[in-house]
Amino acid sequence: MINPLRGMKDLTFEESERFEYIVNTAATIARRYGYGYIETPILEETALFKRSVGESSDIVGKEMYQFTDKGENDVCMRPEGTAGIVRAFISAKLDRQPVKQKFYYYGPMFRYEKPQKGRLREFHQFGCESFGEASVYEDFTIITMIAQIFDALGIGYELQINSLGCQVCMPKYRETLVSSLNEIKEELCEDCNRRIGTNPIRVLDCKNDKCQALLVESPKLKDYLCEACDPDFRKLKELLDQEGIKYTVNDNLVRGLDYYSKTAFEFVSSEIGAQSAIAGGGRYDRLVEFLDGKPTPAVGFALGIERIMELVKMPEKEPEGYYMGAMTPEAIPTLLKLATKKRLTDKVTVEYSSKGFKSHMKGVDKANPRYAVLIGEDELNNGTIWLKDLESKEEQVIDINDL
RNA sequence: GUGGAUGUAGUUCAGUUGGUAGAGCACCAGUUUGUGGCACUGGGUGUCGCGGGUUCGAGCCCCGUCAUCCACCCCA
Repeated sequence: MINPLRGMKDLTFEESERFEYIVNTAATIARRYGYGYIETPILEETALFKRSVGESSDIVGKEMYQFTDKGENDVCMRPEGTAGIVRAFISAKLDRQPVKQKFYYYGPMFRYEKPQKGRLREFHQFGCESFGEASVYEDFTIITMIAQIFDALGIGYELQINSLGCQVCMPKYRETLVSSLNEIKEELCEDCNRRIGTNPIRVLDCKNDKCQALLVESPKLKDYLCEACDPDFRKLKELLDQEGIKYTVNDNLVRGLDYYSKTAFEFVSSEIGAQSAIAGGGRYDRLVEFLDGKPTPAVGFALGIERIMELVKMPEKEPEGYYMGAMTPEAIPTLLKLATKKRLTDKVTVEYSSKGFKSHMKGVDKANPRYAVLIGEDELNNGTIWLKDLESKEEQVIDINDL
């Protein structure tokens, strides 16, 4: 027997329905905010992700499904969505028009990780990217939209926000932080020492209690924000307060991808285990130019569909359509003709084996239709059908052409 | 990549000291070819993850391997 590869899953029945429900709900709301659907390739040139996500990140460093294709191209399966969308935006030369563009997408992403709860090798994200809008109002709007999506899905969450600063203030802060960390280097854990070189801000997030105690006195990014970033971050908080969206400022919140700046946010659930981030995003004003486009401010987010699937409860299914069955084999062709006609407008389940009334009624219960249609010998001879409304329990024999 | 746990029916799980496979749910058939959900009767549907080893004998013990789950790490 051939099974799916490690960390990859088949979705069927209620799972695939939950998946569709989440995508449909999110897409409906995104369209209301002016987003249009974009579809980009799953396979991209490896250089795209090295330049966007950043070579220092684990994603690019060790988790990509990367290979050389038959044309000797260095390619990989996308590990995230934003890079491809930005590439498409630039490929279409949309960066040369002063028009704001908003795209939503969803689809599979691939990371060669060790699977655990909420972490698959093939997983699915829904995301939005807004190009050309530099105002923090857009950051606020995008956060509001995600909150609306989660409210619509009936999911509880905690919102964490932070400002990562921009190219003016971030490097200065990073420098200060690194030198401060180097002073206490010997006492910090092994992981932290590694992070000082790779992603020093991550050190602040260490779960080791001893490290946390040492870090209390470390410089905080919020004290280093510049005249542009600081007021924007204040504005964002004011707007969220005004909207009644609860949030906590997490000084240690860092995005895992290198391209983020200024506003960063994460929606977290406490109900799904260690992989608790259900949506994350932020501003990435520099990414378009990193990928050879004209400088274009942008902000976006992605939500993890599988993680959200653990949290949503589906609305109960209403009985729908028709069940059709025959109690005499001769009636089946008649039934098929009727089903084809009815299927122009309704869901129809047809039972191909002729059997007794009681057996059919058991089939009816399984199919969960609104109506049951049966044809027996009498009906066949008279050109009629037996029709029952399963809800009102009313039944009648009517002419076959009247259905 | 590191650590821990677990692999038995479609599913959830039981299986004693090593003695030839078991329950609930689900499923299938039937209970007069005309009134469903209930009930009753019958049916086990299995490569005990896989490969070795120990043993007269392995679901159980040993080794290896694969997979799953959980946590670290990372991240959506």
